[in-house]
Amino acid sequence: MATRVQSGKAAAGGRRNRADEVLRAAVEIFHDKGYAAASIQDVADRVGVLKGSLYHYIDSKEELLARIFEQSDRESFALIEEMEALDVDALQRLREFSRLWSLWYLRNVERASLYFNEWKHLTGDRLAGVTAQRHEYEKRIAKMIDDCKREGTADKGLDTRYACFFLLSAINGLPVWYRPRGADPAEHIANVYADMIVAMVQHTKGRKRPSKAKARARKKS
Amino acid sequence: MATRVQSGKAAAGGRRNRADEVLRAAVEIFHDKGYAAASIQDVADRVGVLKGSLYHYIDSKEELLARIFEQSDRESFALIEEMEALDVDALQRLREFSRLWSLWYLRNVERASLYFNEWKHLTGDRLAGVTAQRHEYEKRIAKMIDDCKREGTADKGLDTRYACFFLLSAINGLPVWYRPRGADPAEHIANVYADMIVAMVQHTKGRKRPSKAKARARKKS
Amino acid sequence: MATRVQSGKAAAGGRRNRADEVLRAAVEIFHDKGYAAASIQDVADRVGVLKGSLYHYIDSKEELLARIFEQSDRESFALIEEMEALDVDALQRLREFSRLWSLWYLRNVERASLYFNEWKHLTGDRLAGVTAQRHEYEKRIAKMIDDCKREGTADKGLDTRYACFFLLSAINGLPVWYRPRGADPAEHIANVYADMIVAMVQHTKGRKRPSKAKARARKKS
Amino acid sequence: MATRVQSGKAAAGGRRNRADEVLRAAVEIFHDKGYAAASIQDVADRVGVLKGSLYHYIDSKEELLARIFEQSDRESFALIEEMEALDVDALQRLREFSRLWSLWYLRNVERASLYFNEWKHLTGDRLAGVTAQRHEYEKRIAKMIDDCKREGTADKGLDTRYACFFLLSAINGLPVWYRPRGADPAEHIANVYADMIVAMVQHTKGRKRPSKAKARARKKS
DNA sequence: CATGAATGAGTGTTCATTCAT
DNA sequence: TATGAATGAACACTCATTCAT
Repeated sequence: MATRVQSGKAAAGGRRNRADEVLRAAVEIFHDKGYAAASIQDVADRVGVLKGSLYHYIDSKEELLARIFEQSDRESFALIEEMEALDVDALQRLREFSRLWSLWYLRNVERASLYFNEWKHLTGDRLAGVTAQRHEYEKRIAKMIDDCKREGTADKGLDTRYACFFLLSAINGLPVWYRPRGADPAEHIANVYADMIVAMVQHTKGRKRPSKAKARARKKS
Repeated sequence: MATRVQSGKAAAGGRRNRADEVLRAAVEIFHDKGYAAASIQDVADRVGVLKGSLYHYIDSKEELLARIFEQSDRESFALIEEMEALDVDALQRLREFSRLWSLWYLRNVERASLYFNEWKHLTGDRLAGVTAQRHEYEKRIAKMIDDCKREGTADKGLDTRYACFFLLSAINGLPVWYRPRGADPAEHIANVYADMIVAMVQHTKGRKRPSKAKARARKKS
Repeated sequence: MATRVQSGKAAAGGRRNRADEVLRAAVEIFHDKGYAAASIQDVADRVGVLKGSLYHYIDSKEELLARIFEQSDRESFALIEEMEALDVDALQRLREFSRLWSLWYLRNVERASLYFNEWKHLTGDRLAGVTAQRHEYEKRIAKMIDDCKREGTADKGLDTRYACFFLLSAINGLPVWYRPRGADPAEHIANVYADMIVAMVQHTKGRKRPSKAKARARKKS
Repeated sequence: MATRVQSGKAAAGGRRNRADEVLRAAVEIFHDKGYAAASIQDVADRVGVLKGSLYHYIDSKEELLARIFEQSDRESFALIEEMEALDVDALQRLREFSRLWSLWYLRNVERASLYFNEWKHLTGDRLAGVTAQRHEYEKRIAKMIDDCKREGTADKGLDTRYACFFLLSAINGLPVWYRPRGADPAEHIANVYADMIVAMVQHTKGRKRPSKAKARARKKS
């Protein structure tokens, strides 16, 4: 705002991109109050315009949420693909993924938190899209774990599905307690989280699933 | 829970306790739509009364949420105390806690989910209370991990705080994918989760925290 | 309004039916300003409640409009069926229909006006329903004219469709100028309108439709 | 559309007059959605400019409507004056007027429809002007009917005012059902409508107005 | 001429809560 | 206890209009 003078650098610094500002404001507000409890007014207040004016940049509150998600989608899929291109063994790959995924959470606390907590407020095609993305994502991670089993760095009996949800949830919890302004350096935490995940995958012994008959018997008692 | 017997035919299903019905309905509705997006009307509809009538049983929507939390608080503290009374080594205790805590989540999917996702919608004293409870809870779990370190079943260098958040989050994610009507027997899952947590605690090697100086240096580069 | 005294008749007179009041207010407001330009606030003001309170009686503005239409539908179909049951010759029937239909317009100026001017603001099923009703209505009137032709009281060459629209439109115009408080007695006007319609049907000679070839030729010149 | 090349011949179709385009677009939009429900945005979209740009051509939405009306006013008064200059008997004149007035409606469905349905959305002087025009118009038509009565081609007892409104309304209804793309040739319809109007004027017998006393008596019963 | 960002008042609608009956 | 009418503030969203660029 200060240096609108040299119009050479205008685009890069001086003239703020309002559309981006709106997005950023929405991320903060939605994270702080929750999507449902947050109002468009809140977002407008943070940006510093009247709420009616927001509608130059968005189509609806839901579309605003969706737009935040798209950005996250792009980034998370870029990460997964980067991992898959890595020329290392499966456990290494899982480690690196866990580290970078944690790091993404730590660097984008609010956006990450939204991504996993507010998707239910989407509707129709948007909901379908996000759900599909999520399933695809889980499948790709499951594959990494299966590869570990194949390569012998994880027990054959390890339940891939449970392990997958387990590690995703663990990382998913980061935004609950982590504060960027706190004493914990993000890179360190990411490393520790990767350590914990690798330890879990490497050392969890398989456990036979109970037969359905047994399960039913137990339920009755 | 045991002795609702006398009081007429109440227990046998005759006269339903309306206040409990309200609570149960609220749990379901709040879980399905999220507290903020759910309306008192929704709850009333499920109970089968007019929304005005609900106010014979509750003081306000927030108080209704708080009451759900109190119940969860009682149950989760009962569990922790039960664990602390267990006469086994620390790792065993942690294992048992992980198993039962997972089980509680699986048996109370909705309530558990609420407990960890909707607390921000409380205000004032109620918010303070819930926050205090949570911190106390984390402290007690941290103690279990520290005991493992002391007893040699966990690496001295393991970061207790991170491990604590890690396991809590992992369990916390259960309601996201678990469906009571599905094929996964709760007890089995609880066991597997306990296995994964124990593996993580037992086999994660410590990692030195970077000194602040180093951290700052890295940030700049 | 006068006799709220004897509370015995409360239901019948004293205690006004608010739902009906809302409907009546809406008819007036929608007629005065047009449906699109009228606001729910206007209706609420006339009823004397806050606009939010209106939603105890209506589901939406559009549903309110639809409800007004249903009433008109019922009344107009009752009329047509009454006519069809009449044991007189076709011209007499048409006369009586024209008279009573005009009278209905004169006695329900606002509602009648709405019925024929604001239907485009309905959507979906409601629009389809109203459109279907209208077509059915036109068919029944067309039948009366065809009967006149068959009985020899109208020229065989008279274009039924045009005559039908002609008479409907003529009556439809009544609300434009007629004021209940004015000097014109409704019954008299209704009689005159019936006279004019009968004269038109009885004395309009047929006129051959131009062949398509001719029509095209004329267009080019 | 073809020859936008020689911009010298602007009038001949070369350089489109943007102001006219705006007017035409407004006619369509206002007719399709109704003035109140139509937005300036809709008009701008059809013209292909941003809505802000429209204000180079119009002063306000209402002024845009008024301008559409002025054009109609000019055309309809030209017609009436042409009729009055006709050297034929009164019934012939009325016939010719009915035919050409119908034809104008059929050739300008949208504009005609607007002219008679949306005038209430004007305010102040503009409303007064349009109302005055309408009254003047009705007076001139009433004169034609009175002339018929004087010349003996209409019954002396025919109520001029009612007949006048009757025929205007009948014609006014044309845009409701007529579709330019349909099978009905406009000239034919105009002729039939003229026939029907003439039949009505020529053959409607007078009917005595009830005395006020009688009217009041009837009302009470 | 044209743009597009911004305004500010207004729209229909929802909702937690109250209260006389 | 239960009802249902009523409140009043809030909400997401729209729109005619303005104006610096």
